Amino acid sequence: MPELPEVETVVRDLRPHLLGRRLLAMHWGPRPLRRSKPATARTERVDSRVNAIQRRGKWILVFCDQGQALRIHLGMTGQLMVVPATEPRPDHLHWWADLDNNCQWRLRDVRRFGSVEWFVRGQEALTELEQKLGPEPLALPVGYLPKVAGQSSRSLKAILLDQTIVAGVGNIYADEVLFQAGLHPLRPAATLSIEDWERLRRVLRDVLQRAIRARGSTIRDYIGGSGLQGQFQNQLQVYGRWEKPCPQCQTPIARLRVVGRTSYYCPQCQK
DNA sequence: AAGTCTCCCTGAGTGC
DNA sequence: TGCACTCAGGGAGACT
Repeated sequence: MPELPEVETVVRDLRPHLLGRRLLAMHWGPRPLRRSKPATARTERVDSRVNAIQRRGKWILVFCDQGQALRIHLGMTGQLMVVPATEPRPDHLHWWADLDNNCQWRLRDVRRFGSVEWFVRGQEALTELEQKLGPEPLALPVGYLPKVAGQSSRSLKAILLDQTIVAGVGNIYADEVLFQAGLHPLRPAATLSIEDWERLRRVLRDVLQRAIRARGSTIRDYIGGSGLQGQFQNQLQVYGRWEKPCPQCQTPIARLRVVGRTSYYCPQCQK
C-alpha cells in the first residue's frame, strides 16, 4: 500500500525516465479509475515536455512545459513504470502515456482505487491539494502537532491518518511510529504532554526517513517506479505481526480496529 | 460541527 | 475442485 515512503520512491525512480522527455499522448482505458478526469476511455493529445515531478503527501504531480499537470494517486495497488513501448501490456493496465523515445509510461492498478487527472491549468492541481492537505511529516514545525491536535479527543491513530493534519502517513507507518514513540493507538490526543508531542514529531520523521532509505515496504502489491520491491517490511516492528513477540519486551503484539483500520501495537510498551 | 462509518474494488486466503 | 465468505485500506461523502 503506497504511503509517503513508497510514493517518494516511485517519484525518485521516475525522474530520470521522465524529466525532459516529451509526453506525446496519454490514454485512459475503458474501466474507469476512481474519480479520474477524464472519466471515460479516451486519448489526450499532449505533446509537452516534462518539467518537474514532485510528491505531496501520497499524491504525485507532474508538471509540463506548457503549464499543464498530471495528478496521480496510487490508491492501494497502483504501480507506475516506464517500459519500452513494445513490451506486452500487462493485465489491469488502466492508463499509459507515449513518450518521445519509444517508451511508454504505464499505470497498472488491480483494484482501481488510484486516479490520474489531467489539468490544463496545472497549478490548480497543486493549489487544490494545498487547500486540503496538512504539512509534510518530514518537515513538521516544532509545536505544530500540539497546536492543531492538542485539544482533540480523537485517538492518536486517527490523528496520524488524517491527511488534513499531516499528509502522507497511512496505516503501516502510523502503527510503526506509535510503537517507536511508545504511544497507544487509542490514546486521546488531548492527554499528550509537550514532550510526548515532540517525541512523536521526531519519531514520525525518523521512521519515514528510514523507510525511504529502504525504498518503502512491499507487503503485497507495491513496487517502485523501476519495478524493484521495497525492503522496509523487514524492519517493521509491529505492523502485521499479530501474536508475534514484541521486539522490545517479547509481549505478544495485539491488534484492534481503530477508525476502520486494523492497528497493531504492543500492550506493554505503548501507553 | 467534529468525528466516525460506509462505500468502492479485486485477489488472496480460509473453511467446508 | 468449487463456492461463499472475509480481509486488505485510500479518500470522499454520508451519517451521527
